[in-house]
Amino acid sequence: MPVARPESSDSRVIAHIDMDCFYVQVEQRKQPTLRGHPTAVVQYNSWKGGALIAVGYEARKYGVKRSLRGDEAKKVCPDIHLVQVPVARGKADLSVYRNAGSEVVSILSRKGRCERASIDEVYLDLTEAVKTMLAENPPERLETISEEAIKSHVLGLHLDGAKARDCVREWFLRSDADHRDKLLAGGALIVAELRLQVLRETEFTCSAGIAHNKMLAKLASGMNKPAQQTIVPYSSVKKLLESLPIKKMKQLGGKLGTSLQADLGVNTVGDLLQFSVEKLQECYGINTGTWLWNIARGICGEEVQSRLLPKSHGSGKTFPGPRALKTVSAVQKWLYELCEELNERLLCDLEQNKRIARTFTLHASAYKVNDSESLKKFPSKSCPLRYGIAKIQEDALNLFHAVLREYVGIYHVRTKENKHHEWAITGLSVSASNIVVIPSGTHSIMKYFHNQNQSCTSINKSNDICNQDTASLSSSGLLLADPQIETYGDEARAKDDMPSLSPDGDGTEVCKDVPVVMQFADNLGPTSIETEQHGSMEESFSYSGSENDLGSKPTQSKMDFLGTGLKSEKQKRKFEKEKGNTSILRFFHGCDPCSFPENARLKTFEESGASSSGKLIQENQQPMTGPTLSTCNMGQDDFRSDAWRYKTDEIDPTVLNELPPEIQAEVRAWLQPQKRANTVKRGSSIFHYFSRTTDS
DNA sequence: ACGGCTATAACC
DNA sequence: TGGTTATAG
Repeated sequence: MPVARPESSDSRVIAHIDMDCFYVQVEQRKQPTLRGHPTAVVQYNSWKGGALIAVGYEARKYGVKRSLRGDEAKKVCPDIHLVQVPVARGKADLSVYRNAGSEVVSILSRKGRCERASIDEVYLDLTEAVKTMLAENPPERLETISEEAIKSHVLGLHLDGAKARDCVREWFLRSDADHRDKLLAGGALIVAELRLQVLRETEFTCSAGIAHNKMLAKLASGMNKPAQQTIVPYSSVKKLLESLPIKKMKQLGGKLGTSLQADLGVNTVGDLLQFSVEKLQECYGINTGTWLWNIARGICGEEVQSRLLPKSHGSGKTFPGPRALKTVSAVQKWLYELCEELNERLLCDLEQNKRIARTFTLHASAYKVNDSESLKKFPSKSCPLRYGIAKIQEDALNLFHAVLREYVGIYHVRTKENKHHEWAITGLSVSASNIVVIPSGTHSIMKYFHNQNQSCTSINKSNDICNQDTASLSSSGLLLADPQIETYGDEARAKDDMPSLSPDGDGTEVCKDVPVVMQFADNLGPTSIETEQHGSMEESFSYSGSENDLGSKPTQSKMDFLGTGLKSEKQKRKFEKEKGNTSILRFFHGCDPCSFPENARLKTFEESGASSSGKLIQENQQPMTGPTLSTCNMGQDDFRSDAWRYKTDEIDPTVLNELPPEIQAEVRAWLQPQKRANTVKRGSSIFHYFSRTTDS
């Protein structure tokens, strides 16, 4: 839900940069013969030619649109080249596009605060850069304005055909211009330069909007595509919004926009002006109401967040209609595939950005056979994220069983013989969130990872820049017998998932053959939470429904979450036999520092005199001003170490004793100032939030 | 019961 | 905190 934020009185310079049909450009760079030809990116070519997810501009001329099927696109545009999205583990793998997006971000973040808004969009706050530039070089003194900047579209500037360029040049150079216009002109110069750098270094074109806030910048970036930029002077805002269809506004493309139309008869942003703020608040709550009143006037105080990295990672797949999963073993198989992808992305994030994710979530959707109305969403379930592929997979399966039992408990569905007779699973996804940066002081932990021979397999598969040599080794290890991969019979499950309040069920065995730091890594997450928290944890896993075939087993042992605990020798053997040290090995497998595309790319950047994206990310996002924790800015969390401090309370002190002495010292130092949890949350401090009562 | 997959934010 | 819902590309 949109939230109103005050807009500071000082004018800002905000740019929104949007890559042009990004996936298509990525494919065209990979395969340059496609350049200039009508091209679209398609996924799942099997059914009616697959679904288009990106369409190049040459193809758009023929009327090819997203959400056509591949076959239909061929009909309207017989010459179209349909490129398939890469597939890994039986599902679409977007890593190439994500990585290409990172390339762009690493360039765009060179000037000003940078927020990665999506895989192919970025916001920049250029206010400071522009002020500096204007101080040194007032535009009216500029002899030349770059070609690219001259090509800018300036809203509200009346152009007389052939003299358009002169008009724009004059607009840039006017010495009597409104101060705000000078700011935007400066911003446009910088953005034009950045866009050229992006083109030079990545071969990608993009479009941009330059305005005084995010909303207007976003609006403008889409107005002249591809490869152009649009400026929104303050004086043009009123007219621009007046006739703009309400649904074109970000956040109003969905139900809220529909409600505005249906309930208030608002069709353009201008129509909103007639409503008092009280009326809008009455209809949509204080936050949304205020926000609506503001955007009608082109006011949007939303800050550009300094964030170059995603706040969560997810991997999911749908199984529509006849492809719905009917057996637990099918679910398990897919769950494991999804977990593998997630695991790889987590390891890459750890390696590249020194970040760990703390929450693991499973989403499943399903339908009840013979009952199309039985709604399809299972409740999602989360648990602390434990690093290590086997653990992630185990947790995913446990969460699935927990969710199934809950749901099944409600609906009294019999599930036996490995089949949900009445249910079919139509969607599965796993995600990792709650990501925090490991403080710089503990980075030496990372060197333990470097000592292992690893590779980042999915990226190796999907990214041609990658070093292929390191990939094979680990993937063979990965695929070796996993005790969990076999179909679950009821007995097997009963055994594996036995409620293990005794040490018997402990899955977090200490494994002596493995560098002890691994145990630390395994326990870094909320795995090792304080005892009193187990109550709720346990509760969230426990099954309170009536008897059924699955009901006999709570899915997760209490001891699992203790991180360390008492283990019998028998237990250790059982663990080593069943899991081998697969979870540990797998943890190490799949992350070769040399094989990351970031690093591969890094070389080219360094050759061209630029710094690596990795470094940029570190510098811009987490300026580590010293070894002490108090100065550690947690990057995506502008509130410094608040969130961090709060969460590190959860680390099990007993884990510390098992670490190498120097690491212990580091971690203790890191933990020291964390005692006081600051619970003030972002966003709640400025405005008082109401619960919104709305009819939509 | 075919628009798939991914991501963010707000709210309870 | 966990889980839901809305939104967007």
